[in-house]
Amino acid sequence: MAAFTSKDVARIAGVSQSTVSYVMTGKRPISERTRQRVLDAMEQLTYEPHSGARSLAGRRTRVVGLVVRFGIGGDAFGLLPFIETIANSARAHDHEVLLVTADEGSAGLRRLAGRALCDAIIMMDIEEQDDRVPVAAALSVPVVLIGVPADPAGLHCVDLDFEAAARMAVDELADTGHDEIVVVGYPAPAMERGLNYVGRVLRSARRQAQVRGLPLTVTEPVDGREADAADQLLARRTGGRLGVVVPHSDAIVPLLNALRKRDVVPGRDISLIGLSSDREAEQSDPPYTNVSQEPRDVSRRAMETLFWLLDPGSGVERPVIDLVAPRLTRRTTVMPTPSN
Amino acid sequence: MAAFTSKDVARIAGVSQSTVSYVMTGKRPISERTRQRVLDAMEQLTYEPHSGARSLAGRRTRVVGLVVRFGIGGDAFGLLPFIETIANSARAHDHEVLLVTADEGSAGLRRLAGRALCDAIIMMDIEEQDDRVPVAAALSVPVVLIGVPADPAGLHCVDLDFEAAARMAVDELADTGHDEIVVVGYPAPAMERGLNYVGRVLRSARRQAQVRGLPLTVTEPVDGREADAADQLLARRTGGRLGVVVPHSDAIVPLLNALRKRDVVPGRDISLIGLSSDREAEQSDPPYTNVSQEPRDVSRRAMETLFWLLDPGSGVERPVIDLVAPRLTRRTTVMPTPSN
DNA sequence: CCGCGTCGTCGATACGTATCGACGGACACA
DNA sequence: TGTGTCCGTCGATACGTATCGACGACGCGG
Repeated sequence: MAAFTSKDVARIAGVSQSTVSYVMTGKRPISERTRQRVLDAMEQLTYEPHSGARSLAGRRTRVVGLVVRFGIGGDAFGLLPFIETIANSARAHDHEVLLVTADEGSAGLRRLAGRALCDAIIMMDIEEQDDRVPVAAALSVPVVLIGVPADPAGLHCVDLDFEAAARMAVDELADTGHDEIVVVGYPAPAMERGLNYVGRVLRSARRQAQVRGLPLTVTEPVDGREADAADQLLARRTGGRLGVVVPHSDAIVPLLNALRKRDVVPGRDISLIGLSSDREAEQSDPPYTNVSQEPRDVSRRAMETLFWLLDPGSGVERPVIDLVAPRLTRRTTVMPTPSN
Repeated sequence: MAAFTSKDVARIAGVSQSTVSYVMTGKRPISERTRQRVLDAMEQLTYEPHSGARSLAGRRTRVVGLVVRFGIGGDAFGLLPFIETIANSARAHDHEVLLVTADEGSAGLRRLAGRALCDAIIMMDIEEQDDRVPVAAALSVPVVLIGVPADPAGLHCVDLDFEAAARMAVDELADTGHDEIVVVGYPAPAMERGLNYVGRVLRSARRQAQVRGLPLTVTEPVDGREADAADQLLARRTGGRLGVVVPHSDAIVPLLNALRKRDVVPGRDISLIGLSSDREAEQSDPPYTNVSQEPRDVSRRAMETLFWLLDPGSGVERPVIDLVAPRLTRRTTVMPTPSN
């Protein structure tokens, strides 16, 4: 455990230190015999290269900076799959993940780049107008955004295609003969902070409802007062076929519970489509029809883009705005088209 | 943005590079006049020290390694407050947080130490018999465990006092005149993996029930089949006063819902005490009586211990096993003592 | 007026790796 | 057999900071 250096490896293998280095990087041809001797020596010493020295000499840290927001507002819950996927992907490329919380604002970004703490940054929870975006764009390291701000300033963005998701939900309700649509608003903090997808969902839903000739209203957010929300919905249901879209996944299950408590059966008396991961939709009681929002897809693509930026030679060019297509899965909570 | 070095700062301030270094570390006296000139120069260049060079020359990275488990099993949900607290604490000490997922096993630990990626490690989700613990104990960097394994191998541990928590829950039910106690089991993955607190809770509850002369049984885990679990509980309720302890916070709300669906009112027909954060207990419907499991307290103490290990001079000595005392908060779900 | 200790600063060096230029040998071709 | 090319390896240097030894200036006591 006494911390060996590449010089130690070199000595044991009977070669020079630079040869050891070239074995590791593969940047110059090395004979198979020598290569093997070096690898054996590394094994024997359980050698690990000193990351600081590496970053100093090689100008690359093999670290990815991850900027996330922990405070409530975004679905704090849905954060974990993102982080997990990012961590795994980084690992697969022999990179580490450095965590920076978003409440440091752009100071965190400057630290990451200025101190040469990482080679690239991935930033989540982007707001529609986000102070950090211009700062990020001016950094000396590549930055990938998860989310699409109003002005990406040339940065690569990856996100679910929220516009398409809203459109699909509206279409599904229109296709199944509903005559009114209600979209449940996002929680107040998300609205205020102008989280980028809030606007995108609401605008797109409104537009598509207009296209389909359906009246659409957006309610107050639920925010834990599911009972009121349910009552509001029911008051609205004046005999017609009412379809509800719940874009904020945390609100779906409470709302279903509140409806059940009022003996309103989703799929019979009212229709509900949620925006959530498929897993949540399946495991709910009842399982609800959803438009998928798969964090893993999004973050996987983001990491692909990030590593492509770090090594543009590899793989095909990546789109600057990369939207993951959502998928609608029908379960039990949408009323079937009347047969009349 | 062109990445300045301490030499640039030195030149502008009209001093030598070493003087700049001493201004930063404070390890030698510097006249106020010089100090100010150096600080001004830093400001002017927006200088940030190169972390790699720092780690190479100074043998300290100012990075804390955080080993967490993402896969299901532990309350994946409760993870965020831990991570957030740890990140904030690190930041307060001008340290970064490097994320390592636990499924790398002890290889991740060896990397952290071998590559000199961090100065200290904090490891979560400790199992009762955990392969990583002996490895961690042999590392050249200090390690703090969140959780208490069967054999800590000399490592510092911080955790909620699960034994006390279980005892408090049992005592509360005993004090309010219940005549039978049921503990809902942990989910199968947690049981199998031997998560350290599983055993501690169950053993302690059993012991205390014996002390109080109450029959206690542990049921199958809920695991998403809340309906069955609820039925099991009700079948058991043969006229007596039944108290239920739910140690796994994810199971509490589903169970409450299942009970409600069966028109069983917690606090009137049956009693329920959960192990969870106060926030979850308050916001539930109905708010349930709980024994607090505050992640923030635990991780804050863990970080205090960690920084103390990094600089033993500072602050008072820390206990090797540091258990955070739980607190019972009475809400609506425990039947009051019969007045007879 | 001299010797001594302290304060503040400088110069030089070490840290461990990546990379550049150089060099000797093998090989192909004429 | 001579010449040129490519392959495989070595030595030396740079990367940016921390730290150690030295050294001049200064104050103080004798």
